[in-house]
Amino acid sequence: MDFSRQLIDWYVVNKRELPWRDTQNPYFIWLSEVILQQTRVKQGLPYYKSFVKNYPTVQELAAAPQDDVLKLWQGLGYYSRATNLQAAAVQIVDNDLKFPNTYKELLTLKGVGDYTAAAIASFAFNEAVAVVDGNVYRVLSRIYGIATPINVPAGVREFKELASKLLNKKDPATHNQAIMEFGAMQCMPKNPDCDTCPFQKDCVAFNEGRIAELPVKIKKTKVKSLFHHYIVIQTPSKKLLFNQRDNSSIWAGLFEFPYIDASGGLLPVELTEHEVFKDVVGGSRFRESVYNQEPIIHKLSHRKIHAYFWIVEVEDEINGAITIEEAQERPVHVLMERFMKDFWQLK
DNA sequence: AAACCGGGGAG
DNA sequence: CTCCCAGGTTT
Repeated sequence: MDFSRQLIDWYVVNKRELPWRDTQNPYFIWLSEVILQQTRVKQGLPYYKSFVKNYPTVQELAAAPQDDVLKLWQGLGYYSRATNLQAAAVQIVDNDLKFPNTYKELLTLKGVGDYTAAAIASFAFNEAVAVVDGNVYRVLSRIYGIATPINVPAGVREFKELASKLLNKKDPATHNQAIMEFGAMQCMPKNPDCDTCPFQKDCVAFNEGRIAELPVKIKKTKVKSLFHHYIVIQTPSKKLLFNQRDNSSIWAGLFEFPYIDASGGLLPVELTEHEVFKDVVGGSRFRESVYNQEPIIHKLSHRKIHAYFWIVEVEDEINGAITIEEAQERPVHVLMERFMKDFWQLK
């Protein structure tokens, strides 16, 4: 069968209109690809528009403070994408504003790996290199009946080779768009639309009743529980303390209240005797109360965070404390965003 | 090779 | 509840 021909025929009829498909500007394409890493189109679209509006050129992104970029990224997750994006923009501007225009050169940009380099190279520069993302794994594993796990090096290699062999070298851009769109719109993970599928006759998985088994993925995510006791300082002038997380853990670079990491619940007496608490409050007299008796559960793909917020009114002003308005301008993770909105009735 | 890194939505 | 999303980097 002429795989690419059938694929593109399907695509021209069924494709969605998306803003990054109206351009060959490598900067816009790069932006969209990074935003869409492990992110659905529906979730990423408003962020794409916001970034294009705030940073219309790579120079403007390069010149932006990291905190501003993180603030625009707030709520999207995988925050290293934002810091890498900004760092890569600096790379490009420093390289005399020459946007890398080959697969190999694109790989040198921070945050650009195999998939993203292939996407930019083909979409913006028509280079014949195949993209292999979650959609491609699914489509190829089903049509060709390949049961090699997609998340082991041997599987990555096998699917990359097959995708390269099938690639339409005359029009790699349309081919790559088409296979991903096909995976997203027709050959979905659950309940794919096999009834109207143009590959039904040739699809090994369909003919052997193995649609639900493919692709094969080895699961290895184990969720770890964490217990965060946040200290919400309220000084006499209504200021609070905000810390910026270091870049060696989750939520790198985002701001939050100081917190105590303790397993299980924490009694008030245990809280106020804790080293971190004494350090935060200093020598001031204080009055503390817990905001939520039951933990607020915040789930990440690999973490389950049990969060408690302790409201601590201190009698003395504290050095480095900021206003609520200033806090709102800083990038925060969704757990913080939700608390702040609720507690201060914001927006 | 395995662990780490978010948040949302579908089923 | 589980799974997965236009993946990449670090260990």
